[in-house]
Amino acid sequence: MQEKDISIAVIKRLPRYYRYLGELLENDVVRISSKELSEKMKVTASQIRQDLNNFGGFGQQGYGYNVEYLYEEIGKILGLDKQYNVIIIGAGNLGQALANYIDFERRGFFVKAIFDVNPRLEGISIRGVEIQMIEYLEEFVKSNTIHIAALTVPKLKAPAAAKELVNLGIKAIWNFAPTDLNLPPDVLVENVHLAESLMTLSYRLKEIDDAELEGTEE
Amino acid sequence: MQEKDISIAVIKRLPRYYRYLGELLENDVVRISSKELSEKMKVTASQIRQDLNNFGGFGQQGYGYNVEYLYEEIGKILGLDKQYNVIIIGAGNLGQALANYIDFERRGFFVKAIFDVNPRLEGISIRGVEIQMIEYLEEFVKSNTIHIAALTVPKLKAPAAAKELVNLGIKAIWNFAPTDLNLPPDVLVENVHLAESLMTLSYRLKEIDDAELEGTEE
DNA sequence: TAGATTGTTAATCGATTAACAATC
DNA sequence: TAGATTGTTAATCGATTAACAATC
Repeated sequence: MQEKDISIAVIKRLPRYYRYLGELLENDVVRISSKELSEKMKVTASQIRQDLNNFGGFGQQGYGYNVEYLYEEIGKILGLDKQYNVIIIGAGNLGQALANYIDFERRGFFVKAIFDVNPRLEGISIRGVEIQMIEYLEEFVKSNTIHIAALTVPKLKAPAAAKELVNLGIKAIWNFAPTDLNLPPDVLVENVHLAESLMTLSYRLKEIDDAELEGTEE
Repeated sequence: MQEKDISIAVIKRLPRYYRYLGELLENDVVRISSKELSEKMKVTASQIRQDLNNFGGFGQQGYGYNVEYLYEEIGKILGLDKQYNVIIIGAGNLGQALANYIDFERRGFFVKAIFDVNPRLEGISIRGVEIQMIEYLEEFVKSNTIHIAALTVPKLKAPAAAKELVNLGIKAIWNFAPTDLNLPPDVLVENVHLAESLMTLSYRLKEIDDAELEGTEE
């Protein structure tokens, strides 16, 4: 159905388009041109049109794009018209934060179970889902269809946990552990490396300080 | 001191180099060539050398790079030799998760205060830092040097909170709210958009499904 | 000295932007 | 029909990779 080899740069921009279109929709905006949208989003109109045309022509010459239609279409491209069953491995603050984030459900991501090794967390319920002991992971995954596992365990435990998940047949891991998981190529991994994100901020802070200190140098 | 206009792509790779070098250091590896490192990290040796040489020559012909030295130098480039005072706005699960993440401190990021609007959270202590009511934010920021504010409030409250932070003189915001903050150009914003990260995963999952269904098409 | 590997220039590749014909 | 704006091709720009002389 879809054309070939969409670049990662394009894919990463899609959720942002989706977000802006969602907001326009909420504000009852019916149509928008690539130019208007580009001004709001601070990107070029050319890039928007180029990006969208990777997936087909969603607009109309002389008119622009119908907001609702484009919103729905990008949703489909992102796979948001489907339902995903998610389990969370690691019920620390971060795991609990993910479980509590109700907006994921709105996008089709349903937290079906949360696992931890800490017996003191057993049975605690987060939005109706009880924290289970990790011993029950295998049974649970084998008797349920799980599409995505969010991995929020400590760094040192992450590689073994990931391997276990893969052994159980999980094909997509949302990894929050500050390490790279070395998994078979058919397993999707999406990393969220918070420490790395923070370091780009300190880099830029330092840059500003340096510039101020340098004064008149060119 | 530093040359000009390092691309964002390069900057984003630095923390990952830093992480790998840190692990090598822990394993008492003394030296490494760009080729060896490239194999571990699954990037090209050329890219590593090119990236590093944006900041100066850290290696030695015929030898490679001294792991400890390079680790320290990248740390300096990232500004990790400095200390940053951080406040967290929003003491929900995510805010608490950040406050609990002890590794940030190891990198020089110190959580000095946590604020929330919820009176039931007042006084709860996270790693020695008590959650304060948001009313005390102004006083606190005015009487302390704060380098970074982590913003973990709900989407709708984020823009106003960010504006307030900027008014108080904060120059760097680590934004976890699923929205773009429109702030003056001298304020640094680093976004962590978890929902967008998750959507790239559903995109790729969908892609695989499509490919399987298509079967013999080329 | 010979071998290894950097630092750096040149070549390639890919992504972004500009331009414009097609068309609503 | 005239005006607007897309879809798409062409031009530009920037990032990655390859190559190799410099040098440890």
